[in-house]
Amino acid sequence: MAREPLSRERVLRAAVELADGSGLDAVSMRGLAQVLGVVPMALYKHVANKDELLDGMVDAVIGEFEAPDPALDWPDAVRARLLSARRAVLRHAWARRAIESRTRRTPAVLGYMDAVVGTFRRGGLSVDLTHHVMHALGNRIWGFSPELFDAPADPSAPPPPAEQQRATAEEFARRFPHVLEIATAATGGDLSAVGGGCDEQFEFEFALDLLLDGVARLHGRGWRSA
Amino acid sequence: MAREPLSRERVLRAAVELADGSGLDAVSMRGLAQVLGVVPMALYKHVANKDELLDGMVDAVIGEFEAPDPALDWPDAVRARLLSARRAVLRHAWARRAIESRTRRTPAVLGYMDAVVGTFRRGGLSVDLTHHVMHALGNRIWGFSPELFDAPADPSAPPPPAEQQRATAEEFARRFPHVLEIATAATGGDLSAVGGGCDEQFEFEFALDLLLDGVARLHGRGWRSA
DNA sequence: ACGCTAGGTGTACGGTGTACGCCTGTCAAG
DNA sequence: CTTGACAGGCGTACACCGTACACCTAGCGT
Repeated sequence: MAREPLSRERVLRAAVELADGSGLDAVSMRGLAQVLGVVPMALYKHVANKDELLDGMVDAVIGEFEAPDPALDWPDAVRARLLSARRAVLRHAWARRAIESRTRRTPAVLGYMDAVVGTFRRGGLSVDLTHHVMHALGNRIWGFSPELFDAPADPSAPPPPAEQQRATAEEFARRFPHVLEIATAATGGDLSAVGGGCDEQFEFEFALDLLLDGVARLHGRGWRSA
Repeated sequence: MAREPLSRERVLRAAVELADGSGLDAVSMRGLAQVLGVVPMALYKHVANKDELLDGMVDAVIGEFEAPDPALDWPDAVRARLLSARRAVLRHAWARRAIESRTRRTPAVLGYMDAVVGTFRRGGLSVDLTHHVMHALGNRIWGFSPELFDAPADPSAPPPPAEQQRATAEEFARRFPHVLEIATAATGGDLSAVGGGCDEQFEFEFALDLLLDGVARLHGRGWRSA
């Protein structure tokens, strides 16, 4: 049975699936070739190099973003767009890291940015203000904020002996009291949950609204730079 | 002449200098060993592995951050702290990428975060609000905002033929009119400078002040979550 | 029947991090 | 003194990475 031939689509689709299932590190040219039942160099007939492969994978995620209801006013429209982006990025755990590492602005990336910018402009914001707002949003236009604390520890790892754990906890409290304070507050005082205890969704929306509110105020009073 | 022995300090210092001079990619165990006149495996007697090396380099940069004048009120104190961090990170072009890639919260990292959190707390902000504000600031506490557009193109690269350049420019204008609009506005209409034309310092401070202003307002009206 | 070409193959090169064993100079205890 | 532990630098080796380059072959338009 002659398998159907490769294609850029098939390669990218397989890469996304592989990353979804086994993580971004599993997406090596060799690894990807293997799941496609093909020799590594075969991929290069469809993708120029690994960077382009990554770009293509990110583009695939962007393709899942949904446009907001056109009836919404600009803050809600931006909000809807970014939250849709967030949902897509969360569906692909690797996407965040991939987006952060890419610097290439593909047509898909530019298209999405253009849509976001367009939403502000149609809302009446000045070119000037819109420009700075885009910078202020930063990676939040991709639906995520930077991770402030550790990624949640691997739950399969064996916990350290209780004695030592208490000792390090005490030292932590002594050296970083303020961090401890806000970390425990976030988990309702459950110290053991401190690592992965933040409600990322809330944090995302908090920051987003903080920025959008600020922008709305600047816009309302006719802000202009310099 | 017996060279003085290696030490963790010396290794880290050499790594930082190497990265400063030749970029982060030049910092491989082999490359670093070479500039130290030593065999690669020798480094492992002083650093557990490459991740720890990177962590150490980041810690070195954090060591350059300066504490603000204690007489400042909280918004100015935070501002001063973050701008000091920014100066340090700008001194080491690689630091930004290194910080983004690290997930490990070393004592140095926690110490710095604790200082920032402490500044908010001493200003009277609630634990609750402070926590969310830290998330909202995100990587901005390291003195940089995410790059929205391409890194400036390598100026040594030969420019494409004028004809083709005009054609792609026209297509760009057709497909991404809004992006073009804000990009040209940022450079005063100089289209050729669009790539690296943003005033990053302004963007950083704009976003920072937008956030701090919003926070001050929330604080003033006694905001609390849920 | 011919030759072109798209697409898969095989081999090879130079790079990476790092595990493991060895060897040697220093220094403290017997 | 001698001895033995040990810190620290050395050498080799392994598995993995991206990818350059030459080759082969099936299918197709002329």
